[in-house]
Amino acid sequence: MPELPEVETIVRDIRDRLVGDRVLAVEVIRPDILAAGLKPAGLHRALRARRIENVTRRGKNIVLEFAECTGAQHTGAQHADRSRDTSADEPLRLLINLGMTGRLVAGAEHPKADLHHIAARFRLETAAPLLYDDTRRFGRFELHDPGSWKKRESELGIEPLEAGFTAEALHLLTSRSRTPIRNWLLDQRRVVGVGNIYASEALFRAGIHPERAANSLEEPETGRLRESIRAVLAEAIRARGTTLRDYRDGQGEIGEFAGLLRVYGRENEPCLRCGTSIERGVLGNRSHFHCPTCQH
DNA sequence: AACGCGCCCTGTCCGC
DNA sequence: TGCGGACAGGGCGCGT
Repeated sequence: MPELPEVETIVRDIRDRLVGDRVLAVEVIRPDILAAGLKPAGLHRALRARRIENVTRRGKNIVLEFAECTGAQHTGAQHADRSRDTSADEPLRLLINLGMTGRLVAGAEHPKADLHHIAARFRLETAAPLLYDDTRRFGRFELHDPGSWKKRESELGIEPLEAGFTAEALHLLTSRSRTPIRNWLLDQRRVVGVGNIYASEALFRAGIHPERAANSLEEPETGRLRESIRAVLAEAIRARGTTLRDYRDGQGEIGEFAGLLRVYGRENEPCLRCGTSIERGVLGNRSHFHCPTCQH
């Protein structure tokens, strides 16, 4: 569910209250949110006493950046582990992917969200705990040292709101694939951040049919698609994201973009541009929405 | 190699 | 009121 605008909203919400604070403890209540090989005790040991240097976003992922540990933080029993813990004096990153129903809520002394499925809790030195809630547990935590982060990051595609996402770059990328453009947009290895909602919305704005082969798009079309993606993502960020059901921002509040969606979820309702009934289709086992008159 | 599909999991809604 | 089926914003791993 959370696509780029939702993740960006959460990151902006929680950054100021987390940066500079220090982790006292990480409690993982539902270990199945941890990436393969990562265990609750290992995550706790790796992050305990670390200072949060920054909170950023890469695609649909939240990235908590931790400073390297200073020697003074490792005492007693921990000292015996240090020869095996090669990451102790390296910066670490915790990548959090929210899946469909993940929520990351900071300052939750008075949580406005109903957090009935808390999967992890970060106890902090100064701020109130950072809570991770995830009903379906499709979310994932990955712990990265600089080496594994470099590899992981390099496998993600272009950020659509950054300068490198030009019309030329998009046309070059789409020309190499014959998959339907809607499926193409969901693949995070090419362009990041666009999910099921904003794929339908961007294609409607660009006047492009979701089932068109990616490599059939002419340059004027990829140019329009590039503009449409950027516009819809920026507008959705301004509205603090789309809450259909589960999404909440970093304070546990809903986003307001649902009322501004033009095609997603509007099957059989009139196209806002021409009045034709919006159609629902299925690609890759997932719904998409389009206007049969406006999109070709 | 690229692509389509099933699956991970829980909750909600709809028709009968 | 109960029950089965469809569906939900994501992404991985599999087979072809």
